[in-house]
Order: sequence, then C-alpha cells, then structure tokens
Amino acid sequence: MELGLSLGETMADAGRELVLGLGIGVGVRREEGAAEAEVEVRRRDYEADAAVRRCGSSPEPTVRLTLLPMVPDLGLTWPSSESRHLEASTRGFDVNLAPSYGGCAAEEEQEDAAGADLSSSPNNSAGSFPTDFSAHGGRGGADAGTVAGGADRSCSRASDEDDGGSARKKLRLSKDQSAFLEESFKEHSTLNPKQKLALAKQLNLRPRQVEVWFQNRRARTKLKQTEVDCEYLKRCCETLTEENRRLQKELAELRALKTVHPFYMHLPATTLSMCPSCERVASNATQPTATTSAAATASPAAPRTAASSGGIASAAAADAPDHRPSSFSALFSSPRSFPLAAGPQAQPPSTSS
DNA sequence: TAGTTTTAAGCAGTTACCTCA
DNA sequence: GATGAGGTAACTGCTTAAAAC
Repeated sequence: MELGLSLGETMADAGRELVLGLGIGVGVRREEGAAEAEVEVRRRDYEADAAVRRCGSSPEPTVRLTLLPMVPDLGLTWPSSESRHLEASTRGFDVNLAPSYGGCAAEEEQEDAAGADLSSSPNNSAGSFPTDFSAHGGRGGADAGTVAGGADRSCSRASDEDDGGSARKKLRLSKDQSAFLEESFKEHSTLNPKQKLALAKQLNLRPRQVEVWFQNRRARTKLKQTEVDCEYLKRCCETLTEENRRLQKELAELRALKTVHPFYMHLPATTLSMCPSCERVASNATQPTATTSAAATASPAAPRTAASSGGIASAAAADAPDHRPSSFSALFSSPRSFPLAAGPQAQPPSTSS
C-alpha cells in the first residue's frame, strides 16, 4: 500500500501542525452519524494532544501527519448482504472463509456482543458507525448479547488454534478487506465492541482479527508520526545550526569592524540598520528607512518573510519585542514555514512510501 | 466515601509468516 | 532455489481507567 504523506497545517490551530490523516480513494458512502463519530474521534485526538502538551514543557507544536494511502479507487462500496463473501485472497490463504462460529470464536463473538450491550465506554458511538452491514443474515450481533458476559479474556486472545491449525498462520487480508478496514479506521481509529463485531461480521473475520488490525494500524500511524517528527526535528536542528553559524560569522565581522573602524562603533544605534545581516536591528522601528529595507533585501542571510520564501522567519517572529527574529521562535511560530520538505524552503511535502 | 480488587481496553515490543527482489 | 529485507498479522506482557465490591 502506498502512503502519501501530506504535511500541512490545520486551519484552526494557530500553531503548526502536520496533519496525518488517513485517506483512501474508496468510494464509500458515509452513513448518518459518521460526523458525530468523527467529532468524538477528534475530541480524543485533541485530548491526546493535550496530554502530550501537558507532559512536555516544550513549546514545540504538535506535529500531526496525514497519511494518505494512495490506493487506487477500488470502487469499493459497503458490501451488501449478497456480496458479503468478499473476494478471497489471491495469495493462497482464504481468510474470508466464514469463521467457525463455534467454540472460542463463538464465545468471543458473544463476549463482544455482550460487551457492546453493556458498553459504557465514553467512546461508544456505535450508533454512528456505518453499520448498514447489519443486513447480513440472521446472525444478529446484538441478540448475542443475551449470553452472559465474563467470557475468558484469554479466549479473546487465543491464537489461531481455534481454527484447527496447530501453528499460527499468516492470514493475509484481501485488498477489499484492507480497504474496508482502512475506511473504517478513517472514521474510527478505535472501535467499540459493537463496531468491532459489526465489522468482523461484515468482513467475515473474527472480531479478534479486526481488533488486531486496528491495533497494528494505530501502531503504524504512530510510527509514521514518529518518523515525521524526527525528520522535522532534524531540520530544525540543521536550521538552528546554520543560524548559529551565521551569527558567529556576523559577530566576527562586527568585531573585526570594531577593530578596524572603531569610529563606527560610536555611532548612534540607528546606524546599525546598516548591519549586513540583520535588517531589524534598526532602532527606528516606527519608520523603517529605505536603507533598512534595502539592507534586508540585499543581505543573503537576512531572514525572509514566510510569505515570500516559505522559510524559517515569520511575521510572528518579526513581532517579537526586540524586533529580532528569534530563530527558535520563528521556527515554531510561522504558520507557513515548515522545514520538513526535502528542500529547506520547499512546499509542504507530499511523499509516498 | 475511600480503598481494594476485577475487568476491559489499548499499547509497546516481539514473533512468525508471507512476499518480493 | 536460496536468501535477506520489508510488511504485517498475531501474540505477550504491561499499564491504565472504570466498574464492582
């Protein structure tokens, strides 16, 4: 599966965010209530982000990713009851063989159903889940909830031995199944028992398989997130190193200037607007002179505005009290500059893996 | 009401299997 | 055909929050 990495910024957040969302080019209609579920998911995301921010004192923005699986439009629609038997895997193992609903699998299902009925999870948005796949067969999920709960959890974690095999088999999900799960993940990164059960029934998988798939999917998302975070921080480090190098050079130049032409160093501060690499040192901030602007544009190392360059400097930094763009604050305050792309001032990257 | 135990869910880390170059 | 890398389904152990007692 291809993953397109779309790094952009959210509109609402003043800080920069890399939005890692999951999209899939599958024609799936969204049922009513999906928006409600999405609100819930976003609430959870927000809380998670808030938790992260609480833990860290760093002012760094939350970096979020938008993973866009570049899966070609499979034309997948929510399977009807007739099409419930999805295309079997072409790789040998037919994971779509109807799971044996006896034994542990049945208990698991019953457990899940019971859990769904008894679920008091704040995330319980089962009603919003696109479960029009409830139209399959007479094996209703909810009525299974009449079975007493308390099934052994170990059963839920049982290996594939309940399939009759002695060793666990690597069951490959079909493309359709994966696409379906991806679409579900887009709407719910986590599942409540009812959703899990419905999804399992819809895909002819065991609830445990759906559960595992979502766990692994969340792990993959997090991994991608970490990779992008790492990349971002590396770029920050490079930028700061470069800035430091530039400042060191500037300092050396000024010292040399002071040695050769001590006269200049006694001039009023306004003359410092001629500083070759900093256009904002000028004390006459209320009336920037043409000279200042010229110096700003002429200087190769002068920070450029984010709008013009997409670089590190930002208008926010320009608003700093000392009118000196802090590299660090500029790094983390510019809504436009995000040095994560291949180039230091590239457009928001869109990579695929 | 506070403290303890139980239960369920999620996550990190890992293993095992499959596919492909 | 053998092999190593990468992807991923599945497992294990742990933590945590909520419910039950």
